[in-house]
Amino acid sequence: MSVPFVTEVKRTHNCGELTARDVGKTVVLFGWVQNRRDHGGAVFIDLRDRQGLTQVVFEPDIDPEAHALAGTLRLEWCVGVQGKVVSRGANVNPKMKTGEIEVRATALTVFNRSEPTPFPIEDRIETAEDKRLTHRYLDLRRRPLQQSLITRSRMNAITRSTLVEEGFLELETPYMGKYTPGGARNFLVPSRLNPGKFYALAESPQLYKQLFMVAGFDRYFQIVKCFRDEDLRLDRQPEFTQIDLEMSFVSQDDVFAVVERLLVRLWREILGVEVPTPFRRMPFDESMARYGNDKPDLRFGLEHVILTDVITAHGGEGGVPMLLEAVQQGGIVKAMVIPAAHPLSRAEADKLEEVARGSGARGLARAKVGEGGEWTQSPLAKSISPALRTAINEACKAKPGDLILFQFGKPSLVHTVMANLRVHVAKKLGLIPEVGSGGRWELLWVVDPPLFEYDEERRGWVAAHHAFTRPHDEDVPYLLTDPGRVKCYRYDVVLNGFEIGGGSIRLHDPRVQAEVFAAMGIGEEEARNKFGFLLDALRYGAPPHGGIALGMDRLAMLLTGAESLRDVIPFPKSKSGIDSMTGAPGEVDEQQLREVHIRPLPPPKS
RNA sequence: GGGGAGUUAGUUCAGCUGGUUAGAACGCCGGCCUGUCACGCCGGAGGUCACGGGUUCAAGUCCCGUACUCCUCGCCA
Repeated sequence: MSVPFVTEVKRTHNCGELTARDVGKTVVLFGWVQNRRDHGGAVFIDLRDRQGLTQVVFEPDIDPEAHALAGTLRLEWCVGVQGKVVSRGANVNPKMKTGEIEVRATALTVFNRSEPTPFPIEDRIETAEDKRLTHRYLDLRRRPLQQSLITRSRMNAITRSTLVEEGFLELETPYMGKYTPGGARNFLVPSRLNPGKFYALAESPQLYKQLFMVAGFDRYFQIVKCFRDEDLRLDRQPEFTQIDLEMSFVSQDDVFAVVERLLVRLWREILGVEVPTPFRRMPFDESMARYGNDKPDLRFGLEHVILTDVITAHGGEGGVPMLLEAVQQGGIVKAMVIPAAHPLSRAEADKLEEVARGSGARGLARAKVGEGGEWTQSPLAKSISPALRTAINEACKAKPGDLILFQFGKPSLVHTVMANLRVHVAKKLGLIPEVGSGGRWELLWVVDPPLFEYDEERRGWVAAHHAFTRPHDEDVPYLLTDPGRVKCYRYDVVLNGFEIGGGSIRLHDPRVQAEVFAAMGIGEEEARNKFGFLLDALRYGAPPHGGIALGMDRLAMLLTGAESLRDVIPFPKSKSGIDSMTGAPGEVDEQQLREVHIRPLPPPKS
């Protein structure tokens, strides 16, 4: 007798919900065969759906037909089962949520067989990621990935309800727009209808959301895909998702308050963790000085010390020529102390030099502090004067047994190398885990960065972020006279060393805007050419406004404890931007290219 | 674009200073088994050693190149 599954006999329960309370019920479950244990007589099947696992038992004296069919089942077959919930009695499996019961099957149907899978569908597998990505639909059957995507779905729901409650409107913006220079490299889309012209895929909805403010929408948000044609990383994909928002008539503090309420709610509802507000705030300069970057991980110390002034003060006599030279050429000197309480072996300390070189350093000077403050294991030990040595020890608050690491030269390189060393050492010493939060959530705002940075190649000042960031009012007089000292209302929200969002208060005053362009050497014509529509818009009563974009993928990665962004994106690209499942990016035929007026250049090299 | 690591069965790996027929576990196939839940027992199949070239009497092993994957610096306002 065949049971008309699906058409008439519907699923009554999922595979994660049956307990002792349900004993006696007749149920219908649909799912996949996770495991089978065939005793010849009783056949046990673990049936899986996205909610969980339920043991189904087939016995010859209950239904011979179902039992016979059950003997043919294989892993990952998709099946339907009808049966009665019975207690497992003495055979309860405490490891399973549904372990108190099993379903004694009276009917079984095979919806679809499965070929042997290329890798096991289990929680913990060690299969190489590219093999998993090739069969992503199977990888996504695995519970950790299902859980991550389910969490992500909840994050979307919480974000929407929070922001709607805060009075935000969810408005959409185009993906295909006009190329605007600066910032990330854009993906280009050729226009069939307009020969020789291209759309650029939006690297963010930045300009559009400002136009929403000009239009008077007041509070806008969007959970939106963004596209950037840059090299990929563990925490970077060419297409990624932002929680993008913009507000009118707000100060920086108002933006912070909304974002903090959103993040607090995400942490509360996803993890049951209360994160304290308001978040810490740290000026950009302080973050660079103490941590070497603008996204410090505050779960541990190992702070940097800037020794540039100490070196200068001792320049005349007894200084170390190498250090003094670096300073005189405009470089800086930084140190970091590894406390005696966390000793590194000589070999481990040697390894640090490799780490430093890997970050671009030419080397890594170090000094082990002795009982009398003297230095050993150090190339500097011979040439340094006792006075300078003492001064450095004091500046670093170094005690006997501590190991001091030094880096000197070009500021950006020194910061980068020391920042990488700081994180590396923290992991090595077990101050933070290799992956994950360790249950600690250090959130902060990094504020007041410089508006411009000096571009050595172009020998000029360029916008450190984007050209529409509002400078601090008191710095406006220096826009043209001393651009380097102008700070701005730009902010990043940082969590455990990850930048999870960034934004700014925008420049809505066309007169100041003109000065900013002038400081960057951008003439009126060039500005009109590049940003004409936005400049126009700002002339029609643009409100003061500002906003932020949060990296949804990074948030999801941190909230789920995933090792990689790829684990919270259903269909990610590999390191080189390839989707090994679909084969994208792929070739297209000549006819298609002709239609969009494109002729490929021959590939470079031999 | 620079640097580093890697690629051996469906999967994870072993394979020494180059040497006969490249192994293990899991998975797969066949058989047995009525309380398993990492079920168990018996038997079996399964390999272009990533690809191309070179050195050698002889290459999974040594050398060069290519592809792909991962990590990292640059890059990502």
